[in-house]
Amino acid sequence: MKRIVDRGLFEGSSVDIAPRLLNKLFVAGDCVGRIVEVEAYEGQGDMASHAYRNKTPRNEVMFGPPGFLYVYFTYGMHYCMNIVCRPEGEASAILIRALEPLEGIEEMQSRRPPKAQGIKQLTSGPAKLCQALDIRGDSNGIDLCHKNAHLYLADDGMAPPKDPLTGPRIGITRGLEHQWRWWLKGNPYVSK
DNA sequence: TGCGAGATTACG
DNA sequence: GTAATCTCGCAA
Repeated sequence: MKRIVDRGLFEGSSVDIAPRLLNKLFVAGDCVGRIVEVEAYEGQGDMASHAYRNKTPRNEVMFGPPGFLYVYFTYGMHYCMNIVCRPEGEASAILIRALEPLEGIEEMQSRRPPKAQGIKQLTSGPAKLCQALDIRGDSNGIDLCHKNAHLYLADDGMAPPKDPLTGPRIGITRGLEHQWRWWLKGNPYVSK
């Protein structure tokens, strides 16, 4: 049985919340994946964050209320998705880097390239999982804590891991001093 | 007003 | 190793 996640979970810092998102479920229509890898991004003070400098059309959802989806377009080609944390006016978000596919696997495969149909190639990266779940710019700013929404976060009772692995975030050149990436030990679906 | 870098991926 | 080619910050 799945319960939608309460908005209260996201009212604090992404750094505190990110490891607790592991093992939660991300639901996109008929597709469901378990969160197995996340990264935390703060606002002012985090040089790697999109919200480090100014509010822009791209990052404005990060400054909004918690529990909403922040989707950005990058490298002229890919979408990545985050969950907004902290109260309105404070920027903070958690990047979903990898999911373990649970339901709707054929639908995910239909959106991935013909040569990337393997179960481990569907959602083992932040842009891969957005493509598999058909998350694009029109999903930016959606409320993930709203009942009956097409996109939402759910809890099926599996607790967060007691011993998640942690390390520096991937693909950045600044902010590498922070160990703000967390993943499930030994899980075959993490991005690496 | 233009250019380089970027929370990436697939393919040669 | 490189192309795909959007957004933003900063230099000119």
